[in-house]
Amino acid sequence: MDTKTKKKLEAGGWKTGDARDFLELSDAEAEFIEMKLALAQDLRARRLERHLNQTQLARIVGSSQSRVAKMEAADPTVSIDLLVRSLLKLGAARKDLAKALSEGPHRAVS
Amino acid sequence: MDTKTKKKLEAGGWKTGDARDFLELSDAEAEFIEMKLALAQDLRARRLERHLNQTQLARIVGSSQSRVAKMEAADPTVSIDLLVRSLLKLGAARKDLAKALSEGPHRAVS
DNA sequence: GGAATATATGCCTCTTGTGACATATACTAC
DNA sequence: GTAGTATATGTCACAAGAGGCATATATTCC
Repeated sequence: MDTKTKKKLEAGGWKTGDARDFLELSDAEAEFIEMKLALAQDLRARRLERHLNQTQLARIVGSSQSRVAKMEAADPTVSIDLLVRSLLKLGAARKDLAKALSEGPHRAVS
Repeated sequence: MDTKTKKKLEAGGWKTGDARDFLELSDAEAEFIEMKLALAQDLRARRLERHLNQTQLARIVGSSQSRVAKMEAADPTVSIDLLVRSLLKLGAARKDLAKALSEGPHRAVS
């Protein structure tokens, strides 16, 4: 299993100790993780666009630097709700989020 | 305030006792509620398409009838995470959700 | 090398969301 | 009316997420 895939799985809270775990990752679960990754990427992109560091963004969205870091890493402990609420506070509109979602995380190699 | 708007606000956990509360509903909060409503509508639509009742859907998504009812009502106690996970288990793809989101809840009058 | 800054990780407490159950209401058909 | 079915609402115990803090790991300057 390549590093990228492993990272993605772990972002969803999955351990990649053996093949069984991998095979039990249903389509729904995989899609869910990809959605989180897409939103996470979008959040980071918007933050960098504004030349903000994570601490500054934390103030804007009413959270802490560590949460922001976890959001951008699509950590298993952050919800889509938090990602969406943060993005909205950064000025994103519903359709912006829809776009980010449908485009999904950009894959370098497929 | 018309009944429709009131319903929407309450779906987001807002009480409409006076004008202050209404004015404090930021754009971000309004968008968030609308996203939930859009997903809720989509969930109901997909359930009806399959001629399922809420109890049957509950089994599919691994929850209870009451939760399904609350999901479809965009109740303040249901998260976007739950709505999204349920929709994915119903076979929706990321792009389907994106479409539902960008179209938003259909408004009769604007 | 060290200092300064930015980001990542681990943990803890408090809050929120979840599933489940009971119960209430709505709607049909008889 | 009653019975049956579907949906809605209220509550609760438990699980999951959140914010915050400390600390670790970059990264960039001197």
